[in-house]
Amino acid sequence: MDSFTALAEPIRRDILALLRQGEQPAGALVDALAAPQPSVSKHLKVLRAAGLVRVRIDGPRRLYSLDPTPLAALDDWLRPYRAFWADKLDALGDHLNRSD
Amino acid sequence: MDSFTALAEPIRRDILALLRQGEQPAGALVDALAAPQPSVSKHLKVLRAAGLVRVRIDGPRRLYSLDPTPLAALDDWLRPYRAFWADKLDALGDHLNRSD
DNA sequence: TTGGCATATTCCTGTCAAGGCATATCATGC
DNA sequence: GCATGATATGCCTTGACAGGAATATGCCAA
Repeated sequence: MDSFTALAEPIRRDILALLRQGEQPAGALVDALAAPQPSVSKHLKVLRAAGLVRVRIDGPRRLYSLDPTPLAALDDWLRPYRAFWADKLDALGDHLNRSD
Repeated sequence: MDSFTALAEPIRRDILALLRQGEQPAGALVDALAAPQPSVSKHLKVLRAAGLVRVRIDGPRRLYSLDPTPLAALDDWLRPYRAFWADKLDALGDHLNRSD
Protein backbone atom coordinates (compact mmCIF):
# COMPACT_ATOMS: atom_id res chain seq x y z
CA MET A 1 0.00 0.00 0.00
CA ASP A 2 1.40 3.38 -0.94
CA SER A 3 1.79 6.12 1.63
CA PHE A 4 -1.07 8.24 0.24
CA THR A 5 -3.49 5.39 0.82
CA ALA A 6 -1.97 4.61 4.21
CA LEU A 7 -2.48 8.22 5.26
CA ALA A 8 -6.08 8.27 4.10
CA GLU A 9 -7.24 6.55 7.28
CA PRO A 10 -7.67 8.98 10.18
CA ILE A 11 -6.67 6.50 12.86
CA ARG A 12 -3.39 5.92 11.09
CA ARG A 13 -2.66 9.62 11.09
CA ASP A 14 -3.47 9.59 14.80
CA ILE A 15 -0.90 6.85 15.29
CA LEU A 16 1.73 8.86 13.49
CA ALA A 17 0.91 11.90 15.60
CA LEU A 18 1.37 9.84 18.76
CA LEU A 19 4.71 8.57 17.53
CA ARG A 20 5.98 12.12 17.23
CA GLN A 21 6.49 11.89 21.00
CA GLY A 22 8.97 9.12 20.35
CA GLU A 23 9.15 5.37 20.23
CA GLN A 24 6.21 3.64 21.89
CA PRO A 25 5.03 0.10 22.51
CA ALA A 26 1.91 -1.01 20.66
CA GLY A 27 0.00 -1.24 23.91
CA ALA A 28 0.53 2.44 24.65
CA LEU A 29 -0.99 3.26 21.28
CA VAL A 30 -3.96 1.00 21.98
CA ASP A 31 -4.56 2.82 25.25
CA ALA A 32 -4.11 6.28 23.80
CA LEU A 33 -6.40 5.61 20.87
CA ALA A 34 -9.03 3.73 22.86
CA ALA A 35 -9.34 1.38 19.92
CA PRO A 36 -9.49 -2.42 19.89
CA GLN A 37 -6.06 -4.01 20.05
CA PRO A 38 -6.41 -6.06 16.84
CA SER A 39 -7.46 -2.97 14.98
CA VAL A 40 -4.42 -1.01 16.08
CA SER A 41 -2.19 -3.95 15.29
CA LYS A 42 -3.55 -4.18 11.78
CA HIS A 43 -3.17 -0.46 11.19
CA LEU A 44 0.39 -0.67 12.40
CA LYS A 45 0.97 -3.39 9.87
CA VAL A 46 -0.28 -1.12 7.10
CA LEU A 47 1.94 1.70 8.31
CA ARG A 48 4.89 -0.66 8.36
CA ALA A 49 4.15 -1.82 4.81
CA ALA A 50 4.06 1.81 3.72
CA GLY A 51 7.39 2.45 5.44
CA LEU A 52 5.89 5.06 7.73
CA VAL A 53 6.85 3.32 10.95
CA ARG A 54 9.60 0.99 12.05
CA VAL A 55 9.33 -1.65 14.70
CA ARG A 56 11.92 -2.80 17.18
CA ILE A 57 11.49 -5.85 19.32
CA ASP A 58 12.07 -5.41 23.01
CA GLY A 59 11.30 -8.60 24.85
CA PRO A 60 7.58 -9.27 24.64
CA ARG A 61 6.88 -5.80 23.31
CA ARG A 62 7.12 -4.17 19.91
CA LEU A 63 8.39 -0.64 20.03
CA TYR A 64 7.12 1.45 17.17
CA SER A 65 8.71 4.62 15.92
CA LEU A 66 8.17 7.06 13.13
CA ASP A 67 10.01 6.64 9.85
CA PRO A 68 9.81 10.02 8.15
CA THR A 69 11.05 8.88 4.75
CA PRO A 70 7.64 8.65 3.04
CA LEU A 71 6.62 11.93 4.62
CA ALA A 72 9.68 13.56 3.14
CA ALA A 73 8.59 12.12 -0.21
CA LEU A 74 5.16 13.62 0.33
CA ASP A 75 6.79 16.93 1.09
CA ASP A 76 8.60 16.56 -2.19
CA TRP A 77 5.41 15.74 -4.01
CA LEU A 78 3.93 18.98 -2.72
CA ARG A 79 6.81 21.06 -3.95
CA PRO A 80 5.55 21.90 -7.46
CA TYR A 81 2.24 22.99 -5.94
CA ARG A 82 3.70 25.42 -3.45
CA ALA A 83 3.94 28.14 -6.04
CA PHE A 84 0.15 28.08 -6.21
CA TRP A 85 -0.58 29.10 -2.69
CA ALA A 86 2.37 31.43 -2.66
CA ASP A 87 0.75 33.15 -5.62
CA LYS A 88 -2.55 33.15 -3.87
CA LEU A 89 -1.03 34.88 -0.88
CA ASP A 90 0.40 37.58 -3.06
CA ALA A 91 -2.60 38.13 -5.25
CA LEU A 92 -5.38 37.95 -2.72
CA GLY A 93 -3.59 39.59 0.13
CA ASP A 94 -2.88 37.11 2.85
CA HIS A 95 -6.25 35.72 3.79
CA LEU A 96 -4.89 32.23 3.88
CA ASN A 97 -4.72 31.26 7.50
CA ARG A 98 -1.13 31.27 8.62
CA SER A 99 -1.86 30.98 12.33
CA ASP A 100 -3.00 27.37 12.08
CA MET B 1 -14.56 13.19 1.11
CA ASP B 2 -11.50 14.65 2.80
CA SER B 3 -8.44 15.63 0.82
CA PHE B 4 -6.31 12.74 2.09
CA THR B 5 -8.79 10.27 0.67
CA ALA B 6 -9.18 12.26 -2.53
CA LEU B 7 -5.43 12.20 -3.05
CA ALA B 8 -5.21 8.46 -2.47
CA GLU B 9 -6.30 7.74 -6.04
CA PRO B 10 -3.41 8.00 -8.54
CA ILE B 11 -5.55 9.26 -11.40
CA ARG B 12 -6.72 12.14 -9.24
CA ARG B 13 -3.14 13.14 -8.51
CA ASP B 14 -2.54 12.96 -12.25
CA ILE B 15 -5.43 15.36 -12.78
CA LEU B 16 -3.97 17.80 -10.27
CA ALA B 17 -0.59 17.57 -11.97
CA LEU B 18 -2.20 18.41 -15.31
CA LEU B 19 -3.96 21.38 -13.79
CA ARG B 20 -0.63 22.84 -12.72
CA GLN B 21 -0.37 23.97 -16.32
CA GLY B 22 -3.44 26.09 -15.78
CA GLU B 23 -7.17 25.97 -16.25
CA GLN B 24 -8.30 23.25 -18.61
CA PRO B 25 -11.59 21.93 -19.98
CA ALA B 26 -12.65 18.48 -18.86
CA GLY B 27 -12.20 17.14 -22.35
CA ALA B 28 -8.52 18.07 -22.40
CA LEU B 29 -8.06 16.06 -19.22
CA VAL B 30 -9.88 13.11 -20.74
CA ASP B 31 -7.55 13.22 -23.72
CA ALA B 32 -4.39 13.66 -21.67
CA LEU B 33 -5.26 10.84 -19.30
CA ALA B 34 -6.53 8.48 -21.96
CA ALA B 35 -9.27 7.49 -19.54
CA PRO B 36 -13.00 7.06 -20.17
CA GLN B 37 -14.87 10.34 -20.02
CA PRO B 38 -17.33 9.25 -17.28
CA SER B 39 -14.45 8.14 -15.13
CA VAL B 40 -12.69 11.49 -15.40
CA SER B 41 -15.94 13.29 -14.76
CA LYS B 42 -16.50 11.31 -11.59
CA HIS B 43 -12.99 11.88 -10.34
CA LEU B 44 -13.38 15.59 -10.99
CA LYS B 45 -16.50 15.51 -8.88
CA VAL B 46 -14.54 13.98 -6.01
CA LEU B 47 -11.80 16.58 -6.38
CA ARG B 48 -14.43 19.31 -6.36
CA ALA B 49 -16.01 17.89 -3.21
CA ALA B 50 -12.61 17.89 -1.55
CA GLY B 51 -12.05 21.49 -2.61
CA LEU B 52 -8.99 20.61 -4.64
CA VAL B 53 -10.32 21.98 -7.91
CA ARG B 54 -12.73 24.69 -8.93
CA VAL B 55 -14.89 24.68 -11.97
CA ARG B 56 -15.92 27.56 -14.16
CA ILE B 57 -18.58 27.27 -16.80
CA ASP B 58 -17.69 28.49 -20.24
CA GLY B 59 -20.50 27.80 -22.65
CA PRO B 60 -20.75 24.09 -23.14
CA ARG B 61 -17.43 23.49 -21.42
CA ARG B 62 -16.39 23.24 -17.82
CA LEU B 63 -13.02 24.75 -17.16
CA TYR B 64 -11.26 23.18 -14.22
CA SER B 65 -8.47 24.76 -12.24
CA LEU B 66 -6.42 23.93 -9.20
CA ASP B 67 -7.52 25.14 -5.80
CA PRO B 68 -4.42 24.90 -3.62
CA THR B 69 -6.16 25.48 -0.29
CA PRO B 70 -6.33 21.81 0.79
CA LEU B 71 -2.76 21.31 -0.36
CA ALA B 72 -1.68 24.18 1.82
CA ALA B 73 -3.49 22.45 4.67
CA LEU B 74 -1.61 19.28 3.88
CA ASP B 75 1.62 21.24 3.92
CA ASP B 76 0.60 22.45 7.32
CA TRP B 77 -0.19 18.97 8.49
CA LEU B 78 3.31 17.94 7.54
CA ARG B 79 4.91 20.71 9.51
CA PRO B 80 5.31 18.96 12.87
CA TYR B 81 6.92 16.03 11.08
CA ARG B 82 9.57 18.04 9.28
CA ALA B 83 11.80 18.05 12.32
CA PHE B 84 12.10 14.30 11.93
CA TRP B 85 13.76 14.23 8.60
CA ALA B 86 15.84 17.23 9.49
CA ASP B 87 17.00 15.29 12.54
CA LYS B 88 17.66 12.28 10.42
CA LEU B 89 20.15 14.26 8.42
CA ASP B 90 21.84 15.52 11.55
CA ALA B 91 21.95 12.59 13.92
CA LEU B 92 20.35 9.23 13.43
CA GLY B 93 17.71 8.28 15.91
CA ASP B 94 17.87 11.37 17.99
CA HIS B 95 14.25 12.18 18.63
CA LEU B 96 14.76 13.47 22.11
CA ASN B 97 13.99 17.05 21.29
CA ARG B 98 10.32 17.53 21.67
CA SER B 99 9.87 20.80 19.84
CA ASP B 100 6.10 20.38 19.64
C1' DT C 1 -36.65 23.13 -32.70
C1' DT C 2 -33.62 20.00 -33.97
C1' DG C 3 -29.11 18.12 -34.01
C1' DG C 4 -24.63 17.73 -32.21
C1' DC C 5 -20.99 18.35 -29.03
C1' DA C 6 -19.35 18.48 -24.12
C1' DT C 7 -20.03 16.84 -19.73
C1' DA C 8 -22.56 14.78 -15.92
C1' DT C 9 -25.33 11.15 -13.83
C1' DT C 10 -27.25 6.60 -13.06
C1' DC C 11 -27.11 1.70 -12.54
C1' DC C 12 -24.70 -2.35 -11.94
C1' DT C 13 -20.95 -5.17 -10.54
C1' DG C 14 -16.59 -6.51 -8.60
C1' DT C 15 -13.07 -5.61 -5.43
C1' DC C 16 -10.70 -4.14 -1.61
C1' DA C 17 -10.27 -2.70 2.90
C1' DA C 18 -12.11 -1.85 7.77
C1' DG C 19 -14.34 -3.63 12.05
C1' DG C 20 -15.28 -7.14 15.27
C1' DC C 21 -14.36 -11.36 17.32
C1' DA C 22 -11.82 -15.37 18.27
C1' DT C 23 -7.57 -17.37 18.35
C1' DA C 24 -2.63 -17.99 17.48
C1' DT C 25 2.20 -16.65 18.41
C1' DC C 26 5.89 -15.14 21.12
C1' DA C 27 8.64 -13.90 25.09
C1' DT C 28 9.06 -13.90 30.08
C1' DG C 29 8.88 -15.34 34.97
C1' DC C 30 7.96 -19.02 37.96
C1' DG D 1 7.09 -26.83 30.96
C1' DC D 2 3.21 -23.67 32.24
C1' DA D 3 0.73 -19.58 32.99
C1' DT D 4 0.57 -14.88 31.73
C1' DG D 5 0.92 -10.68 29.38
C1' DA D 6 1.81 -8.46 24.80
C1' DT D 7 0.97 -8.53 20.15
C1' DA D 8 -0.27 -10.53 15.69
C1' DT D 9 -3.18 -13.18 12.53
C1' DG D 10 -7.43 -15.40 10.47
C1' DC D 11 -12.12 -15.44 9.32
C1' DC D 12 -16.32 -13.19 8.35
C1' DT D 13 -19.35 -9.51 7.33
C1' DT D 14 -20.19 -5.09 5.69
C1' DG D 15 -19.65 -0.90 3.42
C1' DA D 16 -17.26 2.21 0.36
C1' DC D 17 -15.57 3.06 -3.85
C1' DA D 18 -13.77 2.30 -8.75
C1' DG D 19 -14.79 0.81 -13.50
C1' DG D 20 -17.78 0.24 -17.43
C1' DA D 21 -21.75 0.97 -20.29
C1' DA D 22 -25.69 3.38 -21.22
C1' DT D 23 -28.17 7.43 -20.78
C1' DA D 24 -29.36 12.08 -19.31
C1' DT D 25 -28.48 17.07 -19.20
C1' DG D 26 -26.99 21.38 -20.89
C1' DC D 27 -25.40 24.58 -24.35
C1' DC D 28 -24.92 26.21 -28.87
C1' DA D 29 -25.63 26.79 -33.87
C1' DA D 30 -28.33 26.59 -37.94
